[in-house]
Amino acid sequence: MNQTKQPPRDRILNAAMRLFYEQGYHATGINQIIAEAQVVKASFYQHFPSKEALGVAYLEQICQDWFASLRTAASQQKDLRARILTLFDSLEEASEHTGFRGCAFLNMVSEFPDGDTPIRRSVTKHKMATRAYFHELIEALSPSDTSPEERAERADTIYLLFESALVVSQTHGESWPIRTARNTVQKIIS
Amino acid sequence: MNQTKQPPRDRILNAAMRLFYEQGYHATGINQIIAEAQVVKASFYQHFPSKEALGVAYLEQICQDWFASLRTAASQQKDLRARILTLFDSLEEASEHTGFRGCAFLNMVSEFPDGDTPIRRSVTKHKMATRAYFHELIEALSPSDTSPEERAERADTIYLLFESALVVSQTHGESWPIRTARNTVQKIIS
Amino acid sequence: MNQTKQPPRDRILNAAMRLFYEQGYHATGINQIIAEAQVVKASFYQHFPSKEALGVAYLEQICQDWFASLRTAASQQKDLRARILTLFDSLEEASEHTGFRGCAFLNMVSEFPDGDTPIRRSVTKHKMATRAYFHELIEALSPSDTSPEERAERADTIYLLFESALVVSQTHGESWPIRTARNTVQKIIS
Amino acid sequence: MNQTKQPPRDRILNAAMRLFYEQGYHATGINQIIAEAQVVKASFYQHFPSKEALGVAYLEQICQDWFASLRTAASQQKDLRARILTLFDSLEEASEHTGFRGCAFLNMVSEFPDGDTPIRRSVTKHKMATRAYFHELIEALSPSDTSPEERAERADTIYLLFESALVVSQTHGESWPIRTARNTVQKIIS
DNA sequence: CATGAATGAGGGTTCATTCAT
DNA sequence: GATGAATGAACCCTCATTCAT
Repeated sequence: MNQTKQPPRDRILNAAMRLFYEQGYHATGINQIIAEAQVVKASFYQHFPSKEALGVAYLEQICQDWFASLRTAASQQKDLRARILTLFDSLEEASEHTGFRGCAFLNMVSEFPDGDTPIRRSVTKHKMATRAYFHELIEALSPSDTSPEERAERADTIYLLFESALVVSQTHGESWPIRTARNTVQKIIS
Repeated sequence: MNQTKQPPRDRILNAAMRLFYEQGYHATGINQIIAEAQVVKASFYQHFPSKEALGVAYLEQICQDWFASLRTAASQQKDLRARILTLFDSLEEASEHTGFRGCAFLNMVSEFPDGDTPIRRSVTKHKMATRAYFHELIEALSPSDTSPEERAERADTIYLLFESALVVSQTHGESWPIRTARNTVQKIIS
Repeated sequence: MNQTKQPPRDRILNAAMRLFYEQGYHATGINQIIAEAQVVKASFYQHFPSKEALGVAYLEQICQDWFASLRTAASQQKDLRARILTLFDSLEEASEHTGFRGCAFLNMVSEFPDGDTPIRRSVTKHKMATRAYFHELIEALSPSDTSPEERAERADTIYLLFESALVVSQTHGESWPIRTARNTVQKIIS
Repeated sequence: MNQTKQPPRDRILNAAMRLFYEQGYHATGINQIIAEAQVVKASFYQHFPSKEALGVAYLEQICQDWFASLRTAASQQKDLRARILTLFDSLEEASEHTGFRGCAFLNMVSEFPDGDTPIRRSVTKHKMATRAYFHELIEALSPSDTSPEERAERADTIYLLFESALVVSQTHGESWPIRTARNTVQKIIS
């Protein structure tokens, strides 16, 4: 009986991590979240002022986890080119798990038309950081004779290919888009 | 006062075209659709058996319009390379209109996790046709010494870049992704 | 079993007439109203767009009933002075019934601080009409040598005494305020 | 930075004084009160056993303040007639401030139908004291040839006019009812 | 004595769909 | 075949209060 539960806020956020990602934001009701988290409704609102706030926390958590895993990978893989390609490999692995639903941030964009909401601002922040990450890497591994404009365009192309790998693999439910994107990126950076 | 209205089914579908695209599927209620279409509730269910069926009709309509516009463009532009690039130009123009919300099909994917539903099947059909369109064009303009595998990968890369142009411009609310994708495509096909 | 029910809208409004008056607006929930009216919740919102709208309808109904009873009384009592005093007699009789809760409109004012809401506008309209009614009567029965200002002030004083009869009898749960007000009014108009 | 706060109980009561009066009792939640008072929830229930008890304290405080101001006015104004009329002048001034909401006690009556509750008993006590105050004054300034019954009725009429000045000015959001009531009272006592 | 978490009930509102007529 | 009423479930959120610490 020594069942050590997580604190309520964590239980709520964990439930949201799963349900928002797997079902979508609008398709997931507060009732389902609190049932899964084993929390009563008014307790939920003690930890999150609104469903929207939970949505933001959900995105922030994913963002943190993502960049944390990037840092971990960076410490293990010093070669910058390999570091980029590894992203696609990890994505391919993830895409093969049941429950793969593409990018949590892009899915939110589809559900929130208005760009000036907390959730959309959270998405924009994350995507700008992701884009910046590619820019940093490309900046570091570009030969010195390439112009800044060239480097920027090259980085953005890789960013675009990464996003499309996410979206198209989700759409088709197949993993070839990830490999195709990876191949093109490999040509660009080699 | 002889106001000639469209038939009810068209009014419903037209309302759905606007509302589903601009607000999203789950965020749009039947009530809002029938209010906009000036149709009474039970009259709606006479033309569409369910909201989901209307969602499918909405996608089918967009799909038809899209390929019709492709045929029109094809009749006006014989150069295959230009035909591809024009797609990006049209997208850039569309992205500058208020109400631009990216790709109606990809947005649906974000709202429907399960790949085995009528709506998702409609999306898959459309995206496979779009992909096939790029394959046709690339097939036609590739030099004879390129292998089928090369051609397929090249076509898929263009398809990926087109999808990312849609998604990333929607996410950032900016049009540079479309131009960047276009530039990369231009290099690939020239 | 031949129970002929009223139409749903009437059942809802009748339930509201009783509950809003006896319990107050905020203390009465939609759930209680629909339970009493034997209507399911979504049916309620088919007839009234909101609880507030029902509140307005409730006030309008009372207003109509009130002025209808005034017209009836007018047709039966030609003497203008008696017509005024009868108002107090009717009020006294009403105050002796269990469930007497004073003036439905004044009670709403206490629950709605903001004067610029549909409910408060409905109250204002009713009270202005009531005040005008006293002005009409006083105008008609004043001797020709009284100035307009005198007549207006006299009418307003009677209006004030009528309102206080309502409020003070409600507050104390006794009927002496109505008789005292009546006596004062009698002196004024004789 | 040595900000000397009031003790918690005072902060709670002060917040209630403002919020109950401006918004009404039912429309004001405990959460808003403790937020405004900067007090934690359980700390609230340490000073007041229930919301209702706070409501009673709120009324008692207003009652005390009111009679304290009456005593102050009495020490400054020896003329009894002027003392009565000053009440209307003060009311008129108060009615011109934003946030004027009529009489806190009468507003509570509208929200509490049942006359046999702590809050309603507090109201009754206050109103009986107010009525008694008018009786005292009229008793003192009436000529010796007026009967007790006459004096009582005159005092009650003034009481009624004072209450209606409160209520009707609140209802209409205008100050003419106060002046009209004052004029009538002036005639009665001169 | 002070604190944040937890409670169960209820707030008003909307959902997609169906049924009489 | 067109209409308004009716349905049950679910929506997100807040209520006043209490408990363990």
